Amino acid sequence: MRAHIEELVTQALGYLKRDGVIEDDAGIEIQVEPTKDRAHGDYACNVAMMLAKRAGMNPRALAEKILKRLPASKRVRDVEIAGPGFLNFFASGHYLKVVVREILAQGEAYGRAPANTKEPLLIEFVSANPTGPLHVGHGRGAAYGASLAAILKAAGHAVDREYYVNDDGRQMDILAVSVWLRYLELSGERVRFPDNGYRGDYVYDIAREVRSRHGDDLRHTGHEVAQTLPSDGEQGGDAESHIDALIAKARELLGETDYQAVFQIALEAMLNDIREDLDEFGVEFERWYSERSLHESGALDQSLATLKEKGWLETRNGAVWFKASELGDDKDRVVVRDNGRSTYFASDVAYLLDKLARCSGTALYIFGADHHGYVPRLKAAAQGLGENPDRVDFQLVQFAVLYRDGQKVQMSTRSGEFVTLRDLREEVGNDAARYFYIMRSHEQHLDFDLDLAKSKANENPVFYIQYAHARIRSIFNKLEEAGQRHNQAIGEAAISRLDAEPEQILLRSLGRYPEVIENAARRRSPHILAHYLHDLAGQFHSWYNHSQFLVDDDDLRNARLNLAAATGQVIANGLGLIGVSAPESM
RNA sequence: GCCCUGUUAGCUCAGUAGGAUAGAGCGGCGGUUUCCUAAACCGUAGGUCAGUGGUUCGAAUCCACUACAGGGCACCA
Repeated sequence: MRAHIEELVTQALGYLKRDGVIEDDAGIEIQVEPTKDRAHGDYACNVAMMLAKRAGMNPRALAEKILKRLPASKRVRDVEIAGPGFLNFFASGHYLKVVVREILAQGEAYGRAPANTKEPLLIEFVSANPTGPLHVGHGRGAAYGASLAAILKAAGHAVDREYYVNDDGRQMDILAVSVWLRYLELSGERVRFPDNGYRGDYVYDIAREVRSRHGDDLRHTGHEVAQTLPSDGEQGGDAESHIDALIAKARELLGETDYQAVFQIALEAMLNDIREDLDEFGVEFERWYSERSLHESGALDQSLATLKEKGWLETRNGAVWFKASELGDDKDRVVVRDNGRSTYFASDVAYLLDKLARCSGTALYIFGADHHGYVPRLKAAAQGLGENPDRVDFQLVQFAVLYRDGQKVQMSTRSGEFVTLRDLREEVGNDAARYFYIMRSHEQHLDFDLDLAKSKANENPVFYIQYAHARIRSIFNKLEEAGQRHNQAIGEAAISRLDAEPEQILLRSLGRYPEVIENAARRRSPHILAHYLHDLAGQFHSWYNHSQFLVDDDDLRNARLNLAAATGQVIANGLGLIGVSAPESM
């Protein structure tokens, strides 16, 4: 509808330009937006005010001229000039009738733009290090990314979802060592656990797995392990060098093959755990992309070679630097350390290059807010690689803080005292978790109220929306119980009977759904959809209390049932995109 | 110190590329049920859009500065 009105206005402006009333409308985009107040019609356009100055006439006079040139449309009942020069468009009954018919005919497809008609996107999200279970912070990124990907797809983008697996870094070595130490402990050795090791119970679980596969084969005495180790942080030394020495010691005592065996068991255990967790949360990926594979395939060397060839690399103090500061970053970044090992950033560059090669559109990164420092350096990397930095987009998801009984739930990753995503899902359920995570703008800090999420009353927005859907299904169940059938054709013919205020409001909202999807996609903001659904549910509840559905009048009953069915369909479609179920009954 | 986010009703937040009288929900107060789910609805009170200046027909929205809050500034991942 919005696009249709834009078309009408464009045509009118074309005529005016031909007539010489307007000389030039370059740089002016025609803006048509849904009105806030129904007295202003259904859609409003402010183009007359934007062009008034250039046309040298007052906005209302110009609006008058545009109005006269507007082509007639079956979907528009009336156009008025109002306020300082708005053109207010009133949708026709014909249009509203078409909306309900379209929804019922298209079903699940309603609101979806034709597939693959927009820019392809490669969206990467979560990408948590596989060194422990996902926590509630990862949950927000997961819910946001999954919902956004679904919305983008519905808006017509081809979307590929990826999880980047950091299976090559030092953190993974620390996990491997933590597992091995727990393994020794379970084998009866007395070993000291390092300050910076991973302390969670899951480490014991993995250690047990190692024991069941390798028995005592990987056993060394606690004395052997402790020998020649520098002191740990709590012993007055440096925690970092302590754990690095411990990693070196593990490699030495176990030998590379056995060390890799432990490493691999730990990695697989964590990946399986994360995969299962996300799968249960309704979060899926096309690809789990291994950082290691970038090393093994030579992609990393290749991307560094590209940077070098373009003159962006420089050797200083034995390390290789990427001259990011010349490309808008704060400072230069090391890609190869003086010890010969490449940095995490080097892998990022290789991954970025690979993404841009595989996707003809934009690489969309979803980062936690704490990673915002990556934005300029990755933009610089894109440019350094000779790619267009506009093909890299970043969305930063702010933190989520849990509240229980009005109190902030304290968490500390270091001590292993944090609420896992799994805990949260078990406590409030997947539906509430998915909705709550995305109901606020991702750019906004999120206060996640656990008590509210569990509430079964209208104060809980998820519940409120789901209840609207269940109520609609319930009407149809009652109809069936009464031995009656819903006749869509009769309802369609009698659609003009839906002239009550709440019905008109609902019709108008249903017609806006495709625009909401488009808007949410363009602004990368699933919360727009969440708010829309909440509004729609409210409009339905209001109507429900306002009038009867199962009335004797065949025409009126079927017309109302059409509208109820259409509302249920849109709620189900919208909830589907944000990963929330649309229950038949509650 | 530099950089990124944010600041809107008592609380949690919307507010689309700058538009008409700044909106919801919760909480407060007052109502609604012989009737399809009252797990709902209706009404009502509540605002210096953090502050100051600027841009223009028009600013919560754009720009500058200030204040406050969270985060980031590694040859860590």
